[in-house]
Amino acid sequence: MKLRDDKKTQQVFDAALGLVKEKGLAGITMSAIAKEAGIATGTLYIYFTNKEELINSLFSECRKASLESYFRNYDAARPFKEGFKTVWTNILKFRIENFEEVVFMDQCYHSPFLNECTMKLTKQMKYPLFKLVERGKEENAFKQLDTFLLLTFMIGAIHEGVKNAHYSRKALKKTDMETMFTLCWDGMKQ
Amino acid sequence: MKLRDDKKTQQVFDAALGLVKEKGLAGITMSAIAKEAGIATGTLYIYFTNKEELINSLFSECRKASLESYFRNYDAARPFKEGFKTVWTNILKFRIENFEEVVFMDQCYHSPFLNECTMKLTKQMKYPLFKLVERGKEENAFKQLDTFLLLTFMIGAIHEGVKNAHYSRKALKKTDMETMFTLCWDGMKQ
DNA sequence: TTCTTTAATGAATAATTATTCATTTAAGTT
DNA sequence: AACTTAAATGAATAATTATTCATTAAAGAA
Repeated sequence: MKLRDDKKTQQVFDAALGLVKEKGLAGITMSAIAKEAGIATGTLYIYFTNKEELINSLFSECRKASLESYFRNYDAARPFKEGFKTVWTNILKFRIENFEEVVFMDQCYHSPFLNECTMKLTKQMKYPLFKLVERGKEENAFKQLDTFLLLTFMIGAIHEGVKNAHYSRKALKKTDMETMFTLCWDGMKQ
Repeated sequence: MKLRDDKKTQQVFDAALGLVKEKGLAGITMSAIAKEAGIATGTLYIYFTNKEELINSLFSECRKASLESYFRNYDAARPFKEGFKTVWTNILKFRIENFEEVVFMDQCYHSPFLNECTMKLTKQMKYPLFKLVERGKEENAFKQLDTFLLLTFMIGAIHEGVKNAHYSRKALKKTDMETMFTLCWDGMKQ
């Protein structure tokens, strides 16, 4: 009995991400994905029941990777500013290094592909970040403002910064990151 | 001789924007647009040579409307902070009131539809904003940092704020806007 | 080695979507 | 009113894309 090739799923994901980055969601087809992944079109249907499921699976995978990266090296026992900067930097770096995923996820939000379940799970994603900002308020590091507004502010600056860095085709230097962090921190700080 | 109906172009644009907001770029078809606009599919091809041109026209229209809104009521003779707040508020309000356009434009950036010309023109869009931020630096209102980083920071916070307000389904209150402006200003100020 | 099972293939089919075109309709001109 | 011209229509066609399926290939079990 022949066994399924575990590497194939990842090949398909990589192929799909590459295509989305180039042409957007509206530009990817099952045959293009198969070709890019180096497999036959029919093989896609062994690993995914259809295009919708392929996209939802990939989205979930991206969301998971994204989420997992955020709190890497975060130590709640350390001072708040240090921890906040760690998370802030994790988010920025993840988005720079995984720009394809970011583009894909952005495009999916307004697509006919994502199902209810995928959508719902995604909303829960921000909860740990929410708690982090709350901690900042509790410790009087941050202004006593609506947590969602603060969180949105922080996230927005990162998202746009990454997009801009990407399209201007110059890598963000370490000093740029410091600058961006300072802007964010100064905005939020008490 | 029958004359072209000038209202039709706008009807088509409205229809397309509505559909994009619901289903994304990947979800709109020429027949769906026609149906939504209340005209026959063939009629679309009288006003636009094909789907690509339709989308590029709509994109240009949206970009123009967006750009025109930014400096409404801006008076360079008034103090910087006042002028900056005017522009900041204009951008925020435009994006709230024209959320469909915003979604459409976002989706277009990574689509196979936008042509070179449309892309290029779009990049020039931010120039007046760039100059505004430069003025802030010259008057020592803003930190002496890279103008692009400052601009990106400002824009990012607005973009994300609007998205969030929309998806959380609660209208931004006047106080929320004040809060958001303060966060932005405090981040950028000297 | 032979058998069995499932992965893999890619051409064929089904479904969807863009585009065309013969025909009709409406508006302006003579 | 009769004529002319271009808009409008929507069914038909072309093009593209998703999905299936008969067939082959590969890997483990007997």
